[in-house]
Amino acid sequence: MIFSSKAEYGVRLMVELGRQSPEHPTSLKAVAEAEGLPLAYLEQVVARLRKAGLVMSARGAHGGYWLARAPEEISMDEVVQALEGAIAPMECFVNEHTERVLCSHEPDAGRGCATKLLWTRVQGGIIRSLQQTTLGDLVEFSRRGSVESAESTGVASAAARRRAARAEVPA
Amino acid sequence: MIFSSKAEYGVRLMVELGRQSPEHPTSLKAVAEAEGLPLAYLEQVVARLRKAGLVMSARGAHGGYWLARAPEEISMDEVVQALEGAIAPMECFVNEHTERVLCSHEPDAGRGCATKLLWTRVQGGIIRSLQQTTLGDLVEFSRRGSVESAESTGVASAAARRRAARAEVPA
DNA sequence: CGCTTAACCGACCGCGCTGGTAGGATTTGA
DNA sequence: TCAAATCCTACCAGCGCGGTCGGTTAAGCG
Repeated sequence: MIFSSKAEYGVRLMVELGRQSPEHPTSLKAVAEAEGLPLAYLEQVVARLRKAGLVMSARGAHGGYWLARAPEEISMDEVVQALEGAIAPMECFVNEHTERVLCSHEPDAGRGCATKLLWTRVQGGIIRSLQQTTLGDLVEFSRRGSVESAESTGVASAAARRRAARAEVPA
Repeated sequence: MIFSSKAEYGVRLMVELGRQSPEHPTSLKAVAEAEGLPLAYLEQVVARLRKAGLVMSARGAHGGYWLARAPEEISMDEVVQALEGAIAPMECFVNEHTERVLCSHEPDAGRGCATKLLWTRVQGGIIRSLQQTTLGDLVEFSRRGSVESAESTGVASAAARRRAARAEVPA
């Protein structure tokens, strides 16, 4: 499996927050009941989103969580990255020093490792897909609930294309 | 991490076989020494490739393995699928009965789950990247060893595009 | 002031998968 | 008959995943 349930739960939580007006915070308990997820585990999940600056929180009675930005301005690659860590197809692609993602295979006496070419393309495919989808897309999808197969093949919204154009895909 | 070391080892092995002429089989021992991989573990890896019909084998002295097809006719999504199993972004996407890949989330009283839209796009991105790369691309890359950054951003060969056009991306 | 709500924090834990190793059985060429 | 190789099964340690538990702090309310 590519993504763990952390990503699933975290995305569902973000969609749930996106469906609420940001006027009053939403408690985790409400989200847990709405989605049928374990509350204690959701706490760990939402902590990652908070540390990444994607949601904000208020403690105490009537506290809860809300989105730090408008759903249309949150691209899903930020969300997934916060939940899963760096998106890398292979162990050797992770370089925690620079946050940049590159292959650290042994140079192997001149010949670059051929697998790098493949993993780089795969990584590009994943990151592009994530960048071209915004939380707004998912919220809208969950509102209308229509499963248009034309939509699900990867056609992105105008706002998503704007975001994707700005963001660079690491080579 | 998205792919395990099985995929890494298996792809390296396939590239190694692609570099040899298919006249005489290559022993696993030779591959293990060339790539610095544990022989006993490679046996398990190559068994998956053999069962998938991607490589053929001959037992006994001077036996070994060779590609079942020309490298240009082997798309990497076949290889990775044989090594890693079905490429699915999330647990609920795997349906071992039909081999088809779909979301089996509970229908949830009319509203389709919004995460499906996201995971479907991601899966499409991955599978497209894998389909558009052939083993021939990797073999050629390993021969010249040049790390052209223009090449590594996802430009596919003509043969790869032909393959990708034929294959369907599961919705 | 105290009660309740709810975010926050850290420790713990069973399970399954990953990444192997070990040992042998079988087939083939010399 | 021996060596080289594939083939097969069982086994194992480590670790990440998917949680649980208990407690602390902060804020609103009567």
